[in-house]
Amino acid sequence: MTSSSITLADVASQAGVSKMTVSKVINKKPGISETTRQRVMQAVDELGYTVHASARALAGGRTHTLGVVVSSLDSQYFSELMRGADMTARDAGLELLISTTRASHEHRNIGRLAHGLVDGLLMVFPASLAPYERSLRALSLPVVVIAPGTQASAEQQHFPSVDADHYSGARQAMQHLLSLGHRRIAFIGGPPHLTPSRERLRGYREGLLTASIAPDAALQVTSDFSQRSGFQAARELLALAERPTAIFALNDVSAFGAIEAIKDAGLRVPEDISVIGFDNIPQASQVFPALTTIEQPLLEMGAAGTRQLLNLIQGVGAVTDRLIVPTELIIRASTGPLLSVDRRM
Amino acid sequence: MTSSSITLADVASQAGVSKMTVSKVINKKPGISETTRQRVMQAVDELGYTVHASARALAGGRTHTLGVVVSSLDSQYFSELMRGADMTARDAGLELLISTTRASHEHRNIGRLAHGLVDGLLMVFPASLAPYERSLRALSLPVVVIAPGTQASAEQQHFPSVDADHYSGARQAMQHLLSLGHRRIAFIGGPPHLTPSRERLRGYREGLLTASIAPDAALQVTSDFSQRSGFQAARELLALAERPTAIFALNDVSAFGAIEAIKDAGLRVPEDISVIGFDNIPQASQVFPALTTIEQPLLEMGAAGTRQLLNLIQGVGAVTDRLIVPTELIIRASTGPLLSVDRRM
DNA sequence: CTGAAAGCGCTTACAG
DNA sequence: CTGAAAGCGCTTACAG
Repeated sequence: MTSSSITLADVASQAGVSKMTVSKVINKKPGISETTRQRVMQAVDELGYTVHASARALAGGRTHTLGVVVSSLDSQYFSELMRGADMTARDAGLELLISTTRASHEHRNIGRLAHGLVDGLLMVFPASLAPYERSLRALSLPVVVIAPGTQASAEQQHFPSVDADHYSGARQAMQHLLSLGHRRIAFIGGPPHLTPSRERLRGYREGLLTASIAPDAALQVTSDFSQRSGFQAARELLALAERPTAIFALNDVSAFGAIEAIKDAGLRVPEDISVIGFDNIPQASQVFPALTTIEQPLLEMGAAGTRQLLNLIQGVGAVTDRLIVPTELIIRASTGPLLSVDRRM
Repeated sequence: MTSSSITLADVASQAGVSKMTVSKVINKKPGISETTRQRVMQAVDELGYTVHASARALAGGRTHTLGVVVSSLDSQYFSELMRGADMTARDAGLELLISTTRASHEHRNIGRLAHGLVDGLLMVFPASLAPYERSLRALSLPVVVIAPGTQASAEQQHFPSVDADHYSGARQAMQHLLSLGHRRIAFIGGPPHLTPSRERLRGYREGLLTASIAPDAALQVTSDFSQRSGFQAARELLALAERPTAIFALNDVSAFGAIEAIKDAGLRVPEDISVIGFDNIPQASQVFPALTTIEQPLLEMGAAGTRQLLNLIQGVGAVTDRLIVPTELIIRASTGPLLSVDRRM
């Protein structure tokens, strides 16, 4: 109930000026004398005035707000991504509003939560954009997709997107293991319909190729990103007649599972088997041994996506169709040089 | 840019009725013939109309939206809490909008992001409400506090609050350990200025008292909720001449650290030392051994807080000043019966 | 540098 | 059961 709230008119009469003048001061528009400005600001402070967001949006045609639509708040990555988005939005003087869409709300009308509320939309981690296609189009709102689950989800709709360089990141991981002398390198992969899985697998394969190593199908196992499935996958690898000396897990969480399985088998990380992950979630530095991994540039992705959206809204500045942000190799304690066979025994 | 959007007037002319009639249909108001209703709905569908949130809010005096202000998106608990809030809000036909306030924005004017945008505010996990005091008062918006960091932060402001029963939860944990035969029980505590720390400590102490066990200061160590500090704290306990047979850690994360330290020392959980946590974060069931813990009723807290807020807004139904939601003991594999000394050696 | 008027897209009493 | 008018609290051209 904001019925009893202070309005522009109250501030105007208290300061002895017109509503227009107050509006100009509030919005930092030029053409106001310093004396007037200070008188208005004092009235604003005294009355504790804040602008009525809906009235401003309706009159001005802009909401000064960016919407973030996220499928789930569970994601470990969400908060870091939002830090980048938030910083960028605030620098531009916009607020950020987060809303969730659950699986149960497929085909949900995005308009219901966006129309008249936000100037643009950041779609974060959408497995697929299809359920929102119609309402997104009807809204004719600027949209940027961050970390699309499938390439098609962004490309088919011709929405600009921002993503991590999954492929090059995987190449960095392979390069690291190869430079440590490993040649029998296993890969714990993920669901093939998702872009991150596919691109990281591609990096693994091409990494082997550059080192002239023939891919061994037995060294390629699949997980669902979970710790449990990483554990299972590593178990399979350890049961091999000729087991790998290094494991590249497509994400940190499954790498944790792999390390657990290795320890369970009475082996040591990295002396017996090196393990590298992907993502660099906060936990990666806290486990024992601390996990070597590829860092996803989440803060940068959030910032870049927001910058693109701002450009789209203002109609100025470049907007890249598919912006790919580079990853970084973080060397910790879970990877080490290949030791000779006799020392490993 | 919603300038080219479809408005009520467009729908009205397409359906051949007045704007008022369309409004009534959209808002499911009574007193509309079925024929008219269907004609309007068809026009809505054809045009892909969605109501302009700001216009509706300005005209109607209600935004049909609840705001959630959260200090950080990092928290493991946030997503479960939001599930409860979201379900309740949607059942009542309201949207939920999340916004973050960072430490760097102390004394931030909540009005800037709430005035004219939401009908009420859910303050989640505030360490202290003090920085928002003034703007919260100026807004005269209904506010409910969920899981206040300090009791004063909610009580001094006379905002209704919802919290888990930290004290009784701790008593449940102690009762469990005592029933397993443990008497030398250690406590890994937290910062004393926070309500959860204080209340859980109180539960530990009174749990000992009921079993006529004299508290031993050496068995009470302090952490900062982190895994690392749980690790350190457990190390201290293991170095004791007479070490504990069970450890009650005030949160799951520090319990993980404790288990790590116990394994590191060549001991087993629970054969040598039982460990119980608090919170029941998702990871608790995935670690080895799976963690026995006290579950915080997060979903219920989110739902209850939202229900209170709705009552406050509508001015109907009871609003409890301090609503305390019960916890639950989750028995898993990290606790076991006290074994006789000779078997433990 | 300052202000009076129009209008953003709805909902709310009120009439018929 | 249906509708014409007023107004929510702002901002935007436009005038002076």
